[in-house]
Amino acid sequence: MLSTSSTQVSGSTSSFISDSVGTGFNIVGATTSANSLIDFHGWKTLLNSADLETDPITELVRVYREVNASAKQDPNVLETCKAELVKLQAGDPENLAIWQQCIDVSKRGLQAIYQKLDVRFDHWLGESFYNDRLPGLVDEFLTQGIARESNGAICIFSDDTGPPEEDPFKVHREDGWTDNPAIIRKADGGFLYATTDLATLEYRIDQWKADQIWYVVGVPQSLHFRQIFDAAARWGKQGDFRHIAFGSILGEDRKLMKTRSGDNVGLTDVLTEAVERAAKAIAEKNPDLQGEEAAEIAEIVGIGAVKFAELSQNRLTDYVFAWDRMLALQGDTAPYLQYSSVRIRSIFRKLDAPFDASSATIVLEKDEEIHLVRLHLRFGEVLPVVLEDFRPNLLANYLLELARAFHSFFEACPVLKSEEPVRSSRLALCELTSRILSQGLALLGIRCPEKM
RNA sequence: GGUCCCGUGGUCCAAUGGAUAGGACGAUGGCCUCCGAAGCCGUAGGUCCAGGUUCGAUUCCUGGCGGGACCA
Repeated sequence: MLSTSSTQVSGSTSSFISDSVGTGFNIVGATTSANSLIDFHGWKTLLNSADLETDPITELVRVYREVNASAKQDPNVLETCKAELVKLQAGDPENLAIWQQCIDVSKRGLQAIYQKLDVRFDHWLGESFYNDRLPGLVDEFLTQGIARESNGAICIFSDDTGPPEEDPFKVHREDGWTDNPAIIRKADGGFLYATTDLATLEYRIDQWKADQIWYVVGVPQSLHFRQIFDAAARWGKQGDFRHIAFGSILGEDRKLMKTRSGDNVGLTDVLTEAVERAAKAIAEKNPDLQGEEAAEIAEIVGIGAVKFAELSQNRLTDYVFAWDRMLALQGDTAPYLQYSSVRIRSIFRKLDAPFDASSATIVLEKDEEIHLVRLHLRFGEVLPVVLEDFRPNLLANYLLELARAFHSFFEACPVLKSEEPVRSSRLALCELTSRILSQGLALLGIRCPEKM
């Protein structure tokens, strides 16, 4: 699901977990950082080139925050920032060069993280890809009468075709419904996310012939997307556009973790820590595993744990970030599922002849066996529901139930020591469980080790 | 001010309108001469409040109260 839900990084599109963990490791975040960097006088002295080499994202975020803080204190800095941004969007060569450098640096950092997460993209088009299109797009909206000028800015207003309560371009004030336009060009000539997102949408429809476009972006952007989809429809762009929103990761104070300020936790740190903890657990529980094999398993287990923690919960629920919750290796976790699968594979390693599950006669005697088989049958029911509503947590919950049923079965029902035909029947149940577990985990982007 | 999201044991989360509201963490009592104890089997503990729709509501509707977000 990870790989199909987001095929492009651009506009406001990001992948699961991204914004919220707060490294700003999508192209949008990266460009935003770049803008601020350009805007700040002497930005080069702020950047530590050694850190930029080893941990580019962290270093860019650090400077980004510093610039933000000073812009907040000094209105002159803020004004300079805005002016420099306009220059950039107008194609100023010096700003373009600086900005390109920032993009290269952050892209390297992003690719490292995505590689670690085993997330791949067919296309990687940054916000800037659409820059040339923005002026023409605004003109088109003006001539088609979808947008008009207001106080120097070019805005999309409501077309008054629906009830105001459902109109994203209306807002209710004390004296009644009033306008809530989407600005596509500011009075100073600058373009906004709305402009870029409309250009992106157009590109996807015209160039890629997209009939479905899904945006996996946080809940706070929901109004923005309602406006974009509405504007696109008026613009004559047809398609199934969806905002697949996700909840926010909160800090200890229950406030949103923001890239711009505050002590947030970087995803890189989370992943590193997860792999370390997994490695430690392997060293304790299975010292036979050594060297490269142990390292690879630690990677599969640790990263699996983080992904599962994120995907096993309702997409829309906000939650407070906690290390122990993200990195747990016991309880309702990916390692629990992986462990079930590992126990099954361990059984099959003990067989001296290949086993053909399809020719086995199924004999169900004990309650644990019946319960397990009932859960096998539910796999086919769960998947369509998961896809229908984009709710990976339902699959995660199902897999946990299955694994629990398997462990109970495994404790209560000896497999290898049973007489035929029960032995073959139980082997078949093991085989089936293993296949569902690894397939289910694969759908969540999580791998299954042979041993752990 | 308006709009959107959320409110479930001590904590964190589940539950296409359907059976006795599931699970994890934590607490607590057991289980490794027996296919891997990252596991299994027990115990205690829960739907914010008030109405409504329904044979049936954690779920849908209305109004409160509480938390968060967005637009202004």
